[in-house]
Amino acid sequence: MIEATEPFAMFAEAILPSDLPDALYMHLGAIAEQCELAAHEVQTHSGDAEKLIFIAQGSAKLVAKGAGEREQIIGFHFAGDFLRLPCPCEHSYTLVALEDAQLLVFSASQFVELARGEPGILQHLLDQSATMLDRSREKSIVLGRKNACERMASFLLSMARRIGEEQADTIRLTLPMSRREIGESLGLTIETVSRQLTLLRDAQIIETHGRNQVILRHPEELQKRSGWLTRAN
Amino acid sequence: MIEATEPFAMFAEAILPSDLPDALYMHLGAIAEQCELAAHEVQTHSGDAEKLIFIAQGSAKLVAKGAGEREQIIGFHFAGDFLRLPCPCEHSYTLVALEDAQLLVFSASQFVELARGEPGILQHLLDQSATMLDRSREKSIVLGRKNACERMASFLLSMARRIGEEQADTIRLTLPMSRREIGESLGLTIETVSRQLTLLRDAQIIETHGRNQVILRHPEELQKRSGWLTRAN
DNA sequence: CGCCCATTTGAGCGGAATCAAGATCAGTGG
DNA sequence: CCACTGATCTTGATTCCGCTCAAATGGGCG
Repeated sequence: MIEATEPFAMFAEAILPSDLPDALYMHLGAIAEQCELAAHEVQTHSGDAEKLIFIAQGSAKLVAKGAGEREQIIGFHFAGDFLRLPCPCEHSYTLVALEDAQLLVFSASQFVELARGEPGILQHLLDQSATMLDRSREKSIVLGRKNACERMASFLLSMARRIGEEQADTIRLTLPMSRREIGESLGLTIETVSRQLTLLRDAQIIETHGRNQVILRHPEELQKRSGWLTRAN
Repeated sequence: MIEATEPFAMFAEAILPSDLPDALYMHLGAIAEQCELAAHEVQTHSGDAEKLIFIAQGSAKLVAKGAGEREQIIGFHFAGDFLRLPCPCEHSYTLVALEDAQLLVFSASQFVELARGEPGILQHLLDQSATMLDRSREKSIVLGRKNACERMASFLLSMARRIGEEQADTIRLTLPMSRREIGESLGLTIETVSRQLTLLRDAQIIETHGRNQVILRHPEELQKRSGWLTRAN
C-alpha cells in the first residue's frame, strides 16, 4: 500500500521514532492530509486551526502579508522540514511553494493529541521548534543589525548549510527562489540584492550561472563578510 | 504577609499541571537552579548545555552579541515567561536582567528527561515554544519591512499587551528598558527612538512621564501607524 | 544644590530605496 | 535551430530616511 517514495513514508522516516507502535503509525497516517502544490501555488488551509506541515518534496516560503504590496518572507523551507503554520485567524501567514512540492498537512491539535502518549514524538517536535526558533532569532540579527553586504553573505552561507552541495572546497547552490524573494526575505530590494551579488562576483568570491546557480568559491571569505562572530548551523 | 512567593512555587503555578505526581514535582525542584540577578547583571550559565529559564520576578533581555559593539536584542522577557537559552557554544546569546530579577534555571536535557512521562508538561513547553516563535516571527516583520515610526508603534503595542495596565481607554506602561535597549531591539539608534517618541507625543498619541512611564492615549491610532494588517495576541 | 549620565534636539552625511533604462534569460512557435 | 516575447535581472541616476556626530537639556541621586 505505502510505497517508499510516498510522503507519509518519508515523514515517518524523518520524524517518527523507528519503534513506533503500528496502531499509532496508522492513526497518524489517517489524519495526515496530502497536498501537492505547483510552483508558486499557495497552500490553502482547510479550517482555521494551527497546522503542522511536513515538506516531503520541493521547497516553500512562509510569507507574512502586509498592507498594500508589502510582504516579508519569514523563512524558506526545504524537503525534510517540519514546520508550524499559525492559525490564519491570528496572523496572515501563508505557505507558498517555490517549486513543485509535496506536503503533508496535520491539524496541530490532532497531531499532539495522538502524540501525547509518545514522548519521543513530542520531543522531536520540541527539537524542531527549537531549530525554527534559532533560525528565526538568527534572522532577527540579520534584519536588525546587518548591512546589505552582510545580509547577502549570511543568506548564501545559510543556504549553503541547508541545500548546498559540497565540491572540493567550493559549494554549489541551486536556488529555488527569485531575486525578489531573496530580497523579501532579507529586507532588501531586488536591486540591492542584484548589486550585492555583482560585487561578490567581481570579488571572485562567488560565480553565478544562469539565474539560480551559484557557486561559492570562497565560503570563508563570505564568513568574514557576514559580520558578527556568532555562527552555527 | 510573606511578600515573595518562592520561585519554584510560582513556576509550578504557572507551568506545571495541577495533578502532577509529588515525586516528579520534587525531582523538578531538585534540578531547578535558583538565580537572583541584580539590574544589568548577566545570567552566567554553569556548563555549556541548553537551558530552560523561568522568570519568576523582574524582567530580562535576550541579547546576541556581535563583532565590535554591535548588539541585537532578540527579545524582552517578563515575569511568568519560560524561555529557552541555546547552548552558548553555538550562539553567543546572553540573558541580562533589566531590573532585579529572580530566575529558575533548568538544564533543558534534564528537564525534558523528567518530563518525558508527563505529556502535559511537554505540551506546555511546546505551547511556550510556539508563542516564542510567533513573537520572533513578528519581530522579523518589524525588522524587515517597517520604518522607524511603525517600529515604535509596534513596540509600544507589544509592550502594552505584555505589561500594560489598562485604565479607562488608555494604557499605562512602566518600561524597564532604556532608550538604548529599545533601539537595540528595534534595529534603530537611540536618537531615532527618541525622535519617534517625540513625534508621537506631539501628536497627542502618547504621554511620557519621567524616563520610563508612557501612557498610550490612543492605542487605536498606534495600531494604524504600526503598519500591516496582521495583528494578534 | 550640583554633578553625572540618559535623553533630546540639531545639522549633515551616507547607504539603500526609488525611479528609469537596458540586458539577459527561458519559453514558445515558426 | 532560431527569432520573438515577456519576465527577470542588471546597471545607472537621484532621492530620502535613518545614522553619525555634536551640542543642549533634564532627570535622578548623592
